[in-house]
Amino acid sequence: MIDAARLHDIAAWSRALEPEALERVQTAAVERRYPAGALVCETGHKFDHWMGVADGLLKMRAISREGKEVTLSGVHSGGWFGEGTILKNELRRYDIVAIRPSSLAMIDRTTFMWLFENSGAFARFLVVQMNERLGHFIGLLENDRMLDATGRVARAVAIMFNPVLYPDSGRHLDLTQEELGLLAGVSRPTANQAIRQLQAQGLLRAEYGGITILDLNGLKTYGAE
DNA sequence: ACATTAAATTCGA
DNA sequence: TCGAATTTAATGT
Repeated sequence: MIDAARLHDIAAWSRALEPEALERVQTAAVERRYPAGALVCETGHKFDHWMGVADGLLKMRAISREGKEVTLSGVHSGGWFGEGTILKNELRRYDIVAIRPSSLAMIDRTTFMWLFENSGAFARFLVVQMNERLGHFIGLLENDRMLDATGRVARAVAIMFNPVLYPDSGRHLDLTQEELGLLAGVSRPTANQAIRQLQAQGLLRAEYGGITILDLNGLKTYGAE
């Protein structure tokens, strides 16, 4: 159970819900903390919850057969994920790992499905979110082919501040250059150079253990045209 | 890969 | 409980 005020803070989508739907969400939702490095859910396991990051930062990662680790995507405060797995009722395809101490809200599958089928507001939210993700994945393909390392880092940062996927996120992100490199698919030194270059162009500010976004649109369109 | 710097932790008062 | 010393983590080249 999560009270109304808390839910309002951590789940922007809940603000549009009908009263009955909102009440179900409040009753069903639970919040849990994870320490840095914790494995929130593991590939191949069944984990029947839709999850939102109340606070902190997670990453999705896959591990190849040879044991090589690939970071696929980062999720930070305000982001909700896992709907794909729930809708298809399948096993998790990726690990979810806490990059730093995080607090997660969870909604069980039954409640999720009820919302999907009975709340117009919720269904609309899902369509918008999934469409946003689709655009983001298409952008990633473009990324690999057309952007240099700096462009990839810029894109990785911009994705983390997508206002649809991460509403109410501030301008600041606690993320080391090493993690950013993993996220962007470049080495740590390359990420470092990219960050300095982006900083020199006034798009963001580098800090110890984090970055602050100064020009989101500039990051999003970096390297385009 | 190495040097530098920031932060976190330990330890002694 | 404070601050200096040490260790660890992140950054810069």
